[in-house]
Amino acid sequence: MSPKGNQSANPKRNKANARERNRMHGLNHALDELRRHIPLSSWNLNSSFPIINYHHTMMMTTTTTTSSSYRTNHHHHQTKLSKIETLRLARNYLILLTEIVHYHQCYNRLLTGQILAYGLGQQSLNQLATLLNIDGSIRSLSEPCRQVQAIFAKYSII
DNA sequence: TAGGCCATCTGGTCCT
DNA sequence: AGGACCAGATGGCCTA
Repeated sequence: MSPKGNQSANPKRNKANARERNRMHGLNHALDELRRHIPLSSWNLNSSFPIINYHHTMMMTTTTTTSSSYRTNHHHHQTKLSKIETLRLARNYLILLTEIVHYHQCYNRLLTGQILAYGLGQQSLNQLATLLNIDGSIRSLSEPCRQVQAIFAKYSII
């Protein structure tokens, strides 16, 4: 009846709504924590992510945004990853690390970018291209080569 | 203006 | 019974 703002007349319902709000805040907090550990959101030159630092000299500026604020930080021209993009990038990052650690694979900058970029939206691709200092259009990231396609096929991701 | 993303409310289901 | 979890609905904000 009142999807936003209004309090229900039912005290039980109000209590349940408060619990649900709290639960979702917890979920969002966990997502923020996840964002801190994947590329794009909060990486900087002092970050301790050797996989990327090894390859790249130019990093995005660190930004802290509250979960309540909107996703765009106009001062730093950086946007907060959406929930779905956060999960996709986290998945890609796990796959990249798995390939490196478990299978002793070594990827150049473009392949690294294509793995991280797999399935991401245009805005994330742009940020990723900047992070990885990849010149030219983001097409090189959005069109994965056969090797990258094979990696994701291995994990049943199409 | 349409579409994407988000927070919130809500009722249903399952668990303790 | 009460709480946790989930998915659908709704309305607001923002960008392309």
